Amino acid sequence: MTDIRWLDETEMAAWRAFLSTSHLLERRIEEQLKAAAGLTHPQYEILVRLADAPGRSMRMTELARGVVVSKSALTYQITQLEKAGLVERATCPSDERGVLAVLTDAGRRCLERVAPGHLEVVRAYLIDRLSRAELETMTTAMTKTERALRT
Amino acid sequence: MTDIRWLDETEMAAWRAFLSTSHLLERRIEEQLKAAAGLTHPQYEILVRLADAPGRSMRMTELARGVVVSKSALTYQITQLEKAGLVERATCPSDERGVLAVLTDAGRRCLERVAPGHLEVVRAYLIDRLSRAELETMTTAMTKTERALRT
DNA sequence: GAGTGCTTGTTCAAATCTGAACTACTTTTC
DNA sequence: GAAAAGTAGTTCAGATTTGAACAAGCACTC
Repeated sequence: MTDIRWLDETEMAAWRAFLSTSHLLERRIEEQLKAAAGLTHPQYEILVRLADAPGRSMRMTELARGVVVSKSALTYQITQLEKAGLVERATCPSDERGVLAVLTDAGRRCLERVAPGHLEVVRAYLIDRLSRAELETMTTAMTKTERALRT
Repeated sequence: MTDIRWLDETEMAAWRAFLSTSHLLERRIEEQLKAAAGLTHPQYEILVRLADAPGRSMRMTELARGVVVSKSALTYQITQLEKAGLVERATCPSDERGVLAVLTDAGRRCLERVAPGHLEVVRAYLIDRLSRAELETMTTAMTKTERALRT
């Protein structure tokens, strides 16, 4: 057994701040999206990813990885978005098993309508409060962790 | 109407990295806690907060605010932890409406048993990958956002 | 080119989360 | 000190999440 490595004060402060802030921000974002468009945050992220993707479409698994939800959660959400007319399913030409989630025109318009208000929140609570240097440090820090977790 | 303020490349990179990383890390932590002790992350956080609190107890609302969950989610989780014998409810002496969540001895032992493995994950993916300067920048950055969101 | 093992996406049951409605108590106001 | 307004915690219904089990298609081996 190795020694227990507790967190010192600096480490604990960083971890606690990160944890609380990510949850608080998540809640605030959910609230804003729900009020503005009846969307959940995962749903919004799905629309964003699809809008950025070539052909406005992505494979289910790839999309799930991007949005960071389970495959079953994605299946559920795509079904919801399909009901709302914002996304469609198409069969993948190269792989018979595959399913493509495709952004509809209504989906694109919805995103264009919702994005500004969403970004206002992201700015108001996070981005606009940080200096350029802080933004860059955050990116490198987060990216290290992300890479480690994507393996 | 004000102009739409999109995020530039630096801002978007920071936001995307923060978002993905927080979700990925959350998932990894859930997985570890579930495997090691059958606890969810909110449950673990409840135990930590109670262990740090004077009298190893806290009011429900205060605890909900700390852990960043809704009051109803806390009610649910405290009930679960009570069934597991890790927490007890007590009536608040100063306020007849109030309920105190109190950490039991079993709860304290559980936390002592689980904490090292949990902290290993927090270290392995986040803390140990960051320099002292990065940790400090992250704390100040996150704290700004947290303060704004706690108002 | 049949067999074995992966990968894909869905379905399912169980757990959890949220906000709204509610009851009961406290605090403020006049 | 009664009435009004606010706060604490629970209950409830509905939405969402997850992992496990599954069916179907791909890909590699010999």
